[in-house]
Amino acid sequence: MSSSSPPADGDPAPVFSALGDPTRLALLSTLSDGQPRSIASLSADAGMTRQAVTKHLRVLEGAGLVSNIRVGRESRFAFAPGPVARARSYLDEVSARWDEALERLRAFVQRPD
Amino acid sequence: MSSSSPPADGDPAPVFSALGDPTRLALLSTLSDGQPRSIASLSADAGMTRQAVTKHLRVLEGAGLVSNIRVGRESRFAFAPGPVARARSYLDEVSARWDEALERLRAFVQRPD
DNA sequence: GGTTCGCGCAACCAGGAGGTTGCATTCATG
DNA sequence: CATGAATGCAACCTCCTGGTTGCGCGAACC
Repeated sequence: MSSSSPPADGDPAPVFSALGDPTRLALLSTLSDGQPRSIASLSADAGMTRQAVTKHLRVLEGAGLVSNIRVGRESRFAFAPGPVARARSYLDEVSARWDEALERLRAFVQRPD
Repeated sequence: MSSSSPPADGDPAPVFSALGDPTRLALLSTLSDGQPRSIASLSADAGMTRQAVTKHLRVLEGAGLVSNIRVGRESRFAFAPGPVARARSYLDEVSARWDEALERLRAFVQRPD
């Protein structure tokens, strides 16, 4: 298999790390409308160089958050929903554990029986 | 107000950035059981120095993910659920926008009528 | 009251992240 | 085929990050 395909990863830290940058978050938000865009198109809205946007897109691709296909002379990037769903479920687990702990504490503290 | 209190922040990037480290993710997972712990206690399970754990805890505190109270000679860190919920809802929005786009595409492409 | 435990502060260091510039390459197009 | 647009590659720079060590200080405890 290729060496740059981490789509089914179990560790959510790289995904969160990729999301932890305002530029990348904006790129992902733009791409989440379902329309693939070229690097030049995405660079037009960002306030930096095309090369910088390219690097951010490579990071997002490395985390599996976007996919990249070459069409003609431009490379189009598209949103990939998998890692977002996994990150969401991880946060769900953390929240659930916290809620359970709160519930246990509440049941212990107001024990009227 | 104090200069180190970003609990009600609207920008989710710092929260994701704080979550984007395996050590911090492990600390947060440990603390999500509701029990506050001291730095020394948290450092015992991590494979690094107490100072390194302290730095990570400061990062988590800066993102509002944990709260810190001094009791006696030790400082206890506790999980704070607010930012996790906000990050979760942000990912919900992204996923929702993606789902809507998919639905529009589906309705357009299989138009048998 | 001295010792030990828990912590904070500061300096220091290697490596990576984010960004720029310059140049080569590839594809579309008149 | 010559030109221009879109990209890739590489070098370079600055700053932050993650980690270490050493030391000082206040709180507990015998």
